[in-house]
Parts: sequence; C-alpha cells; structure tokens
Amino acid sequence: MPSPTRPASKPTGLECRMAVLGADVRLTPHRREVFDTLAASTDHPTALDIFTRIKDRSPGISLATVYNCLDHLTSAGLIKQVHLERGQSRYCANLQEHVHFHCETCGKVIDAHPAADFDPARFWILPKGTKVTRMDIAIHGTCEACANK
Amino acid sequence: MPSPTRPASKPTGLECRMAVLGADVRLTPHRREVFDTLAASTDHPTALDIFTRIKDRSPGISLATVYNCLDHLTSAGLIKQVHLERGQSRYCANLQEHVHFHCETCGKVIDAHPAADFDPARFWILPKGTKVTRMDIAIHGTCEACANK
DNA sequence: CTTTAGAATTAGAATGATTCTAAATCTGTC
DNA sequence: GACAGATTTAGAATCATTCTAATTCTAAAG
Repeated sequence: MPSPTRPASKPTGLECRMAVLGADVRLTPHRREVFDTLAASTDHPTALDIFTRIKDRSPGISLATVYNCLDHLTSAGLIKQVHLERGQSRYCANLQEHVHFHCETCGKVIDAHPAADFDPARFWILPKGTKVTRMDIAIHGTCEACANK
Repeated sequence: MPSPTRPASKPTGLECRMAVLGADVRLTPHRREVFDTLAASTDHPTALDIFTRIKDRSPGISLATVYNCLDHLTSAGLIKQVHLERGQSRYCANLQEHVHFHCETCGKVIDAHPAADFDPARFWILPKGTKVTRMDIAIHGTCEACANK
C-alpha cells in the first residue's frame, strides 16, 4: 500500500462542497490537488508548505500556481485564509464555525469550536450600516505541551 | 498656532501607561514619538505610515528604528499589533478590550467595543491545559459609506 | 474532429514588507 | 568623565507574495 503511484484519491468532497456552497471555479487538477492537500492537513499550512507537500506527487507544479489556486479557492469560499502573525498566510479547509488557537511558543495552530449557545452577532457593537461578511478570531497563548515543557 | 516648532506634546500617557502595566522599556525620544504618533492616530497605521508621519518632526529617524520601536512597545504590551490581511501589519494604541472591523472595500479599520455582558472565556472550547494570553478578533465586511456607494 | 478564445500554468523577475548587519551614537552607572 | 550595553542608522539581505510574458490546456463552436 505505500506504493508510489498517485493515490486513488477518493473524491474528497470538493465537488460536493462546491455544490453545497454554489461555488463556481473551474476544477483543474492542480486546484483539486491543492484542495485535497489542504483538506488532508490539520496544521494550517502556508502556501510554501502546501507546495512542498504537493511536489512529491506533481513534480511540475510551481509555487505561483499554488498561490494562484489558493487565491481562487479562497475567493470561491471553499477554503479560508488565516492571518495569525507577521509573515506568511496560512490556510484552512475547515469551514465549520471555529476559532484558531495559536501557541506562541511552538507555533502550532489548533481549531477550537464555539460553545453551542455562542451568537457572535450579539456581542460587538458595530457602527450602524455595517455589513458583516466574516469574522476571524485568533486566540494566542501557550498550548498544554509547551506549558509543561 | 500652526507653527512648525515641535508640538509641545502634552504628556501622552506613555509613562502613565507604563506605570499602570508595570511595563519596562527604556523610554527614548524615538520610542516616545512612535508611541505618541500611534496614540494620536485612529486609523491603525502601518509601520510605514508611522514612519511618514514622524519624519516631518524628526527628519533623522529611520524606518528600521520605527520597526524596532514598534516591536519593543508591542512586547512591553504598550501597543498592539494587528493582522487583518496579507501584507503589512498594523498597529493600535487602544488597549481597551475591542475588536477590529475591517471594511474590505475601502480598507478602513474601526474599533468596536464588546457588549457589557461579553465574556470571551466562556465561548470557545479550548484543549485542556491551554493558557490564553490574548485574543484577536477581526470582523470583515463593508462599512456604511461603502455599502451606500 | 479541428479551431479558437479564454483560462490556467510556468519560470523567473519584480515588488513590498520586514529583518539583519555593522558601524556610529547615546545613556546610565560607577 | 569613561565604559558597557542599549539604541539608532543606512543600506543590504531576506522572505513572502505578486507580476510578466510565454506556453499549455480546455471547453465550446463549427
């Protein structure tokens, strides 16, 4: 099973996700691969991380294409861009409502989900007329492993 | 009154803020100027914005120094770094608990304050052992002016 | 099955933000 | 008033990202 052939890649749900969201992007092999790679990652990789992971399977792909695919997938709403620190953007295929816990010691990023009764709209007083499209919540601190180091 | 002499700069509260927070940074003229400039800004300027604003008063200052001062002030907890988009970091001297509303059309950033009964600790389920030091909340959307454009 | 127009992809150059480096200057302490 | 250590400087270096122009692919029309 650890054969070097291209993994049979069960349909990862990109089409399904596109259908659910009514998203409209041309589905090229590269875009699919970028999405699959991200969807298989739990660590909020950077563009370069994704590029590195894909290169084993698709040696021809270029970093510019990875950026390009990530941008298309992001603007179609199929994935999310995450900005936690100065420097690189990270990406995340988890579209459930969640926040990012960022360990300032080891850099690890963990998804955390809201309590059942959380109602974001109710908690911040925004200027009248403001339209909200999305909310990014980052919680910074120390993860258990680092706290016990 | 619009004289070109250095504004008499009423004590802006940097010392006071340092005392309240128990922060320990050597207070150099540049650091004070960076802080004062930021404290006088409501628009969440970038390092380059701050550099430009200061240069009129202190022609000798270098961009590296502005970065340096911003980093020192940030790690002393006297100001906050804000990451809303790919690209430059922004800075903010408002230490009250607040969130940033970011207009995706005009780029404007507005501070919004939480409702009185908001209790952040209660809303997200974090892994056990996690220690939280701070929380960054960004709300993206369209401001009233842009919505009516 | 060909043509064709538009989209996607590429390598590499270019840009923009930030950090680094090494030398010069300043500050507080003895 | 000298010295060690911190701060500041200009400019070079680095890192992440975007741009460019040429090439390749794709889907739809003929």
